[in-house]
This record gives sequence, structure tokens and C-alpha cells, in this order.
Amino acid sequence: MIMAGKKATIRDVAQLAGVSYGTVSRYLNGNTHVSTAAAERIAKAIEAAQYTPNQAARSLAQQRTQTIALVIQVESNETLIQASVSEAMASANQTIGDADYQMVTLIANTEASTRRIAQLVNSDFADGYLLFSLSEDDALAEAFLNTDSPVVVSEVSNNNEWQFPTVDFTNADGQRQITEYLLHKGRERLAYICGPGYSPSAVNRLKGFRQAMGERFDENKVYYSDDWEMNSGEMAAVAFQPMLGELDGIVCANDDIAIGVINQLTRFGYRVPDDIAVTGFDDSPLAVLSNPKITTVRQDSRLHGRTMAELVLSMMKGTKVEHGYVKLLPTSIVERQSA
Amino acid sequence: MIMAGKKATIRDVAQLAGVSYGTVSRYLNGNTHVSTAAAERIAKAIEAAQYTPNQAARSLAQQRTQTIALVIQVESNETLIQASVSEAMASANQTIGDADYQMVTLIANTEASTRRIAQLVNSDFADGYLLFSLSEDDALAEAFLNTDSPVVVSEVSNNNEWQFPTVDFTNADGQRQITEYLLHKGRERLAYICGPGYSPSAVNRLKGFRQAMGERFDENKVYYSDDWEMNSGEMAAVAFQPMLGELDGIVCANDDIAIGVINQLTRFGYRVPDDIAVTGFDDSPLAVLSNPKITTVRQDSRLHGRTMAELVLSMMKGTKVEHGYVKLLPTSIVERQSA
DNA sequence: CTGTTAGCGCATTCAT
DNA sequence: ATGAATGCGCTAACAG
Repeated sequence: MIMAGKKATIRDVAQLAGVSYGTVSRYLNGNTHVSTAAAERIAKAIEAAQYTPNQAARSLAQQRTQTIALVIQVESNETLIQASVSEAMASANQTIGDADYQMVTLIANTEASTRRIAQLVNSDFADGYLLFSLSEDDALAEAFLNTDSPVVVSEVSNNNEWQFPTVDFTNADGQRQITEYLLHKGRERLAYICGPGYSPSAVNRLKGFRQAMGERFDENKVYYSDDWEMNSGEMAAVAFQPMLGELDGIVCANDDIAIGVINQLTRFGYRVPDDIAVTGFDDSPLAVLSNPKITTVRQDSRLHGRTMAELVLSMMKGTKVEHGYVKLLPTSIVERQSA
Repeated sequence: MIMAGKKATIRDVAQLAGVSYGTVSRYLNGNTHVSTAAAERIAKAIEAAQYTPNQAARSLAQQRTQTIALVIQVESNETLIQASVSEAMASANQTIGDADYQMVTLIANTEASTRRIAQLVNSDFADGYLLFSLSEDDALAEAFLNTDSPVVVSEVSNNNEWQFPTVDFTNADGQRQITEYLLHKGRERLAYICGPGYSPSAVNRLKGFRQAMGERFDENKVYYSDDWEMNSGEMAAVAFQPMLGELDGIVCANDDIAIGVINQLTRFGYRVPDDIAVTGFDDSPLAVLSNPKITTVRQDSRLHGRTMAELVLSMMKGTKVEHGYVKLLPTSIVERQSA
């Protein structure tokens, strides 16, 4: 009840409880070697003083922060965090919390914020890092390469120097399966819309399509778009327009692109799926809002976040992970209306 | 170049530069009273040692963290961060970064995480707080009431003890305006779907509708839903079914609900907007994907985030804000197809 | 089981 | 302008 206006420290508690503050510290961490009598008095004192340990002091003394940072880099113009990332975040937050760490997320959306976060990483801001959609060639990337703390990334990379433990989905497999699904339905004249070339996911999804198509694969029926947006789907449909008559299906790199394609096909007078079937990837919330609803490849974002969190946590406990370790999470087809 | 395996400290830098470490500290903060000769040598030493100041030590000595925490509470089942919040986050991140603070976001989605964050707040984890969609009756809420650091919330409250400076939108006005828009178009037999009762925004939007309706307001034509989801819109349409024939418009508390209503109305055989016009609120990304596209009330989420950030920052600089201060941001109608 | 002590890395007086 | 000294709040090693 001292309330001197200042915050209570461990010494105030010690004095109230009539013990030395070393004992209080022991009580706070682990409770070992503290008599129950003392423990009770300390507990009471903590209550009375409304004491809360100071994080900065604890981190300084202990040389760790009891914190895991989730870093997400978004283009400065693009303002939205994708739904899948948001789900993974929530899930990782839970796993990390259960392990008694605090997850803090940092957003890198400008040059300046990127540099500031790089500084933080260099100064051991967190005990572990989860990286979402990070560019691999700036000050921030370098900071991660230099830190001693465990780092886990959310997407496979094609950069050899950037070999962090990775948790990703079976992109190739998923796209292969949904393509085979179309083939089994008798749709054999398929075109493909590929995601942006810098993205390994985009590359792998295309690979899956190509596998499924085998001999039937035709490079002329692949459209390469610059991003993952609806708009690109519309542009692809326009590009395909001359050959639309001979197509009976279009496999898309993600749901947003698929929605764009469907919109444009509809404008051209084609019916989906009757004339042309269209498939997506991600099973985003939009997939079920579109008309027709999108048949797509589902990936479990919650599992993604949880698995990433479990991996850093185990690395923090000392588990060694081989160079180039990649864990691929399964995908599944969800059948709706568009194919 | 020492590289003894350990991280360089300010003392290493001092030694390299041939000055005392107090001088290095001065150089790092503000550069005042350091000879240019010394400054140059220090700069070189920092470079050579790859020195980065330790955050924890700095926070401890300085009694501030140079950090602003954005806290967002989401229901444990609901896994998604709303698009509007995501936009506001990105924008706040930028404003805070420009002021040379670091924004860190904390997610409270479980009992445990809520308590842990409350602890952090009690131990002065950050110099300021931005609160999104926080429940007002748990340990976390109490922590905010007790902290000395500035707190800004994103939504007006109807709780008197919970009088933090607030930045919100003109919810009542927006709903009043779009209702008047319908009335001017000759739609006078309007029903309303209200958001969840615990939400002041929901209450205020209903208030706006009621204002615009005046004498014509009919309590029997109001449906109160439990959440903001599509599903609730569908349920509302079902509840309204007996009187659907005498309605020519439905004003909804948000876009998701509006989409649900439209879907269900379509199933019932009503055409939107021909038979019944439907309006939304928020201008979420979904508003333009729905079929028909939704006429709605737009709010500028980026402005929301920026304004909140500017407010905490100014409070942190000492600006006093009167008890119960509320800043309302304008909304505007965006006319699409559904009304 | 408990008190004492020496840092953790840095900011900030106070001398000089 | 600069060096030396003190302390931020806490952990951990060491005696006892």
C-alpha cells in the first residue's frame, strides 16, 4: 500500500515481506529453494504493492527477452495483410503464448521501418523470429542472416544463401491434384495463369500444373501475371480471348486471380463452369463469395502459423535443424461451383 | 574487427575510438558536446565493431522504450483481423515510424494472452498504446486504466469509466445520410439490421437510421443480430420473410451483413435492388465483389490509424487531452449497384 | 533455505 | 569537451 507515486520494485516487495530481494527474485523465477513461509509473505507483499517485474531490467540481466517477433513485410502501396497471414498470426500467437513467450508483430512497410527493425534484430530484440513474405535483399534480410536467434520463414526460397528453416505448403502437389481433378472430369484443354515470377509459390504451382498435364502442357497457354490480384485475372482473360473458344478450363495461381478471370469471362459471354471451368488456390474468404463459388485448393493457415511457432520454439530449446530444412504442409481440394 | 564472438558494447566502441564510453553515449544521443575529431573516430569504431545499442539496457537507463504498442483483441474463435483494422495498422505503423518510434502489435486472443499483455502494460512495456476492439471488462482493461502512459482507443464507448481519448467515425451521421439517400430515391418502407448490442458503433448506426426515418421509424422492422457476420444477414432475411413483400429497402449495419441479406433475398426470389434495395457500411473489400456490388458508407481506415497515432504521439509529447475527448472522422456514401 | 554481491549495457549527473 | 561515478531493476553466482 506504499503508493509513493512510483512503481514498486523488487526491493519494495522484499522490504514488505521482510526478506532480502534476492529471495524475492528466486520466488519469482521458479520458486525453488524458498520456504513456504517466506513464499506466502512475498505473495502477499506482491499483491499489496501491486508489483510487476520490469521487463527491460529482466531482459538485461537475463540476456533474453522472452519474446518472439513475427515480422511481416508489405509493399508500401499495398495496405492489407492477407487473410491467410492474419490467420497464421493468430494461431502462432496462441502457440507462442502457450509456451509462455510473448509474440510481438513488427510491420515493415517503408524503407525507414525496415531499417529500424533491422536495428532491433541486431540488438537481440527477440529470442526468435517468424518471417512472413520477406524480401530477401535488404538490410533486414541481412540482419536475419547475422542474428544468433532462431529464424523460421513461411515460404520456400530459391535463394541459396537464404536457407532458413521453412514451413510452407505443398504448392506443386496441390496444383497437380486440382489439375488432375479437372482432367478426370474430361476437361483437357486447359490454360494456366501463373503468379508473379519472384514468388517461389507461383513457380511451384506452375510446376504442379505442368506435371499433371504431361504431354498436353502447352507453353502458349500460360499467362504470366505480375501480381496476385483480381485485376491480373481480368487481364489474363483478355490475353486469352483469341483462344477462349478452344479452352474448357483455366487453372489459376490463386483465388483472387480466379475471380478476376471469372468476371471477365462472364463479360465475354462465357459461362463458368459450363463453357470454361476455373479453379483457384488458397481457399480465401473470397472464394465463397464469388459467383459462382470457387473450386480451389485449400491450405490450413492456422496449421501454418502453429507449425512455424512450434519450430522456432523447439529451435530455441536447442534443437538443431539441418541446413535447408523445409516442412511442407498438406493441401486439399475443395469442390464448389466454378469447376 | 574484434569479433570475440560476443556482441560489441559501448565500451568496445569507446576503446576502439580511444575515448571513454560516456563520450560514446553522448555521441549516440544528440551529438552535443562531442568534438568532431572524437565523433569521427567513434563513427569509425561503431562501423568496425558493428555496434548496435542494446534496447533493454537503453530502456532501463532511460525509463522509456521508444515503442508504441498496438493492442488488438479478437475473439478466440474468430481468427481474422478485419480488413479495416489491418489498414489502420499499416497506416499507424507508418506515422509512428516517422516519429522515430517502433510500433509493435500485440494480439489478445485468449485468456492467457490477455493476462500476459496486462502484465506487460503494468510493467511499462511501451510508451503509448493504441487499442483496437477491446473488451472493457477484463484484466487488460484494468491495466490500461492504471497505466501512466497515453492510451488512445479506436471506438467510442458507452462506459463512463472507460473514457480514453478516442478516434472514431461519424457512425450515426453516415447511417443517417445513406438512409436519406434511400428516402430521396423514393424508398420509404425500410427495415434495419442492427449490429451486436455490445458495440457502440452498432448502436450509433441504428441511431442514425432512426433519425433519418423520423416518424416512419418502426421498431418492428429492426432485426438485432449477435455479430457482424454474413450469416446474421441471412438470418435477418429469414426473420423478415413475412413482411418482405411490403419492404423496398433494407439498411444494414455493415457490408458483411448486407451480403448475407442479399444472398438470402436472392434465394427467396427477390431482386436486389429492383424489388428491395440493400445498403452496407464500411466499404470493405467484399463490397465490390458481391453481386450486385454494394452501395455503402465508406470510412477511411488509413486516416483512422494515422489520426490515432498522431494523437498518442502528441499526448506523449505532453499535450493534455480533456477527459472524454472524442475525434470523429467523416464518412461518405459510395453508390454502387445494390441501392 | 537465505542474504550479499557483482554485473547486464547504457544514460546521466558531476567533476575536471 | 571529456572522464569517472552512480544507478536503472533485476538475475545469478557465491557464501553461509
